[in-house]
Amino acid sequence: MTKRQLDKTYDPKAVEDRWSQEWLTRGYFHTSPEQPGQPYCIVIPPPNVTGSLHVGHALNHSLQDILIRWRRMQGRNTLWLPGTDHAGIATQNVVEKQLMAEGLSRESLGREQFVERIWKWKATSGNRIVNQQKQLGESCDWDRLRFTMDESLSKAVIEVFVRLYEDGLIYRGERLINWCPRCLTALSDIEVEHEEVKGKLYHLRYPLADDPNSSLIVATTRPETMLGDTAVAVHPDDPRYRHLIGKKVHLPLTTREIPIVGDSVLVDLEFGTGVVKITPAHDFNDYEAGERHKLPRLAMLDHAALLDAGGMQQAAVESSVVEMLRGLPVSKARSKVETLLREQGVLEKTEDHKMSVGKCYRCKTVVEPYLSPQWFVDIKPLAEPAIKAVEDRRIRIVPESWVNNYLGWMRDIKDWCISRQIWWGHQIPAWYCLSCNAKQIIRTATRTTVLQGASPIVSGTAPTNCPSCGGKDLYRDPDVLDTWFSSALWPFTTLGWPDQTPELKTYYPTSVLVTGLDILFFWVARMIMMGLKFMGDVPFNDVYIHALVRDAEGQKMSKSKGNVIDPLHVMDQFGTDALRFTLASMASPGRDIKLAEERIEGYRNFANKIWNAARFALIYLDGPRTALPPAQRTFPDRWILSRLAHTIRDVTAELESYRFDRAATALYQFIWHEYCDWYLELIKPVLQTPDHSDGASTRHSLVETLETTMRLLHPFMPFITEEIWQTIPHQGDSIVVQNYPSPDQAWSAPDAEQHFALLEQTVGLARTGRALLNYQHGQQIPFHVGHDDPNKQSRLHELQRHLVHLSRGTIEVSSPRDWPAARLLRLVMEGLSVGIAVADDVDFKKAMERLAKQLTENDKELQRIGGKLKNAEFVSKAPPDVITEHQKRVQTLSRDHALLADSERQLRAMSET
RNA sequence: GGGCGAUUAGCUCAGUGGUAGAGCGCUUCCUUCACACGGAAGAGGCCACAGGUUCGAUACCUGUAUCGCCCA
Repeated sequence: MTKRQLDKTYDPKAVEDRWSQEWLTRGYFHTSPEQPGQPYCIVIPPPNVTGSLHVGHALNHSLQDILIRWRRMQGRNTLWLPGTDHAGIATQNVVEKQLMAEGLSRESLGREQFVERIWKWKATSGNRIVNQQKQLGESCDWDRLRFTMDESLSKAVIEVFVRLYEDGLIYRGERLINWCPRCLTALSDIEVEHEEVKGKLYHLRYPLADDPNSSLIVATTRPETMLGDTAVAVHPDDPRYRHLIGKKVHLPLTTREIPIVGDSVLVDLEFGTGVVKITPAHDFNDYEAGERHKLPRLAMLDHAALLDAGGMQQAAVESSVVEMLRGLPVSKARSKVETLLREQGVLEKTEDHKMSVGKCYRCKTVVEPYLSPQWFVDIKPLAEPAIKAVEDRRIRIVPESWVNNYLGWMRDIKDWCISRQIWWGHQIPAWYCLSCNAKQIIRTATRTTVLQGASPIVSGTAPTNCPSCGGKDLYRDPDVLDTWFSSALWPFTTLGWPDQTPELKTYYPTSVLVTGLDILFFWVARMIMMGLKFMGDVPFNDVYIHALVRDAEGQKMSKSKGNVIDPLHVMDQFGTDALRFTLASMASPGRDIKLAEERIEGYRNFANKIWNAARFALIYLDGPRTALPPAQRTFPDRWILSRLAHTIRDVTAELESYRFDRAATALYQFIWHEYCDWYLELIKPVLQTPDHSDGASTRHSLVETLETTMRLLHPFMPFITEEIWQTIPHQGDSIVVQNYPSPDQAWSAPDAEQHFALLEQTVGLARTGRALLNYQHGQQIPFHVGHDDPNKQSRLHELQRHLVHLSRGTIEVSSPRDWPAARLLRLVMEGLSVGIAVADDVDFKKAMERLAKQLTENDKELQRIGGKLKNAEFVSKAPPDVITEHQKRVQTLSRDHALLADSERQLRAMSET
């Protein structure tokens, strides 16, 4: 054996790069369907290709890596499939910004060159996050790295689109959609973030058309859209207004008259004035109301959310008003319209009002409901099986509390707008024959608009001529698909679909999906729908939803707030293992993680503790090692093996139920407070005595437990465990591919655990006594120990050697009745007495206080328990074992009381002499 | 407005129908031979509030308050 001396302090930097490269070189993370073992597969939630590793990724990836390394060690055929997504809008924005800096624009480059430019960008910068992931130690099968725009994945996207279209589940139509006037694209409903802002409620007076002296007051938060009103609505049951239904009002600032309709859905009797305006082209509720009452839609805004002269003219807005408003953005138009209305006496009053505005989730620009032709997925038929899969528990959502959230959303799901007016992404495989659709396609120098009625040719390959007229002049739909459309296919396209690959057969359905709550709807729900539709089976058996990481104050981390914890910086400062362990230990279900650097520092210290335990082992490992059967080993060895077996069971069970926090706690507790605090201390006398008769066996146990513990911990702290494992005696090339420990029945030793409990209690009392009497640390002190229970009394005899060592004193085991009455402090707990000799010059005020306090607590508890036992109802109704236990406690407490009182009397007598 | 979650030690959080727990922080002592990124001993809690169920509630139920999240 080559002995290596370790440094006194663990230096992660010296270890991590070396091992992460070594693991990759040796190909440990690569697997294939031919490998033995039950498949275990996780597909990574693909980070944006523009991204860099943030602490949310670090959490998400650490948890997955724990599962993956654990299952790999368990002998499963384990595949963690990595990749990135093309993040259409975000990536396009990044490259456009670069172009802007060069004085270019995507329009000046043209579509083809722009897309080429993005690919170039991806080639140079797109791997950043992947490299950072490797730094985190992620054991992905990097040979299988996928990108949503890869040729094979793109092929799959087209196939899915065509099939959904042919099944009648994709359609094109003009609807009111969410439009980002900065990104100049449609967004789906869930890509809009709602934010509450302070606004105003404007009360506007609309005169009745046939009776200009009477009027209706409508309440609105968006006066600038009133130009596009096509009706006003009242509640059909409202006695104030119901007689007006069917009449008309004159719409101020225009020459139009619009009807008064009765609508019980739109109108809330209690809200505002009970009259609302209907602007179908600018509000989702109004759009639906417009459908109900067959109202025209008049759009006032253009695609940049500027007041549109054409639209206003069409809406018969007075021409002077058109001139004043044309080209204004919404915010400016609002105050302008407010002024105009005020001048004309239309504005009754304004009041403060809280309202919610929608913002683009990519650029935070206020989105506008915008009328435009888009592609949609008819989602209900896809949602139904996806609801059932969760109801039937074919998919298990952990924690279960999110199930209702999922079901609620799925049952109320709206059609999914999948077309985006950008260039980076999967272009929709639809073409229009220019001669058949001459009226529906409007081409200007800068824009081509395909109107709603156009008939598309949807095809997996570019058609050469029009199937109806044979014309060759075809125009491809310029829109691309929502990025989430392609990520919805991720669990099967990454495995080779639509080809029936061995990978697909082996690893689908995947085992678990690990993700944050924020993309439950964006991604998880859609993967379930698409998986069921195209694979005929769920994409994963479990969904584990973890928390969001916030800062120490519970605030969301954001660059603008400056409260971002950079995982790479933290890894550099405290070590990757410390970060990983911190995140795992804080991953309690259903609670957000408030991350402070002190926590990470604490686990850095933990790593150092482990390191030093290994140093300790190496220092004392010289000499022969003999493997005895567990039952023949020394008490400390039997005890630690028993505890280790316990810990193995706990950690495994917690991992099985995704309780990373409890698994981490169990490891921490065992390693620090059992292994280091007690076991290593207990075996020191043997190790430090040359040729001790227990030496060979103890050294074996030391290595065996340390090596096993390293394997047990490895999924959480891969680097330090590999480094230590390589240093201590071991078999095999790397800890990565060793077996995960499984509990050994022969290690279980309840008697040793009981024995230890008595030892711990006795040593605790002895040390407390030392501290109370201010004995110097190294000073040898005479102790008496004794126990009420004869059985335990004899155990104390067996423990004497260890008591001497850990209490640093002489130990006389005898009955407390036989102890000297004078100059002795007696501490008592649950039948156990420890007597400590009191030197002449000792100030025992502290000891007196301690005894008094303990007496008070003892008596309080005695009264509480005794009181319960005197309660007839308790005695008749409580289960017998609880009553017996209470009685036993009363006995113990009474005896303790007597001994403590005795001790206090003696001490007081001493203080008086 | 609807739904969900939280409220336990100074802070961050576990937890259980029958002695209230951890980590960090704090106090005192200790450079002893793995570790001062350490060791030993301590202090610190009407388990948010009010009802109810129960022999017994921090835990189960109902309501209230405060905070947070999601949806509209």
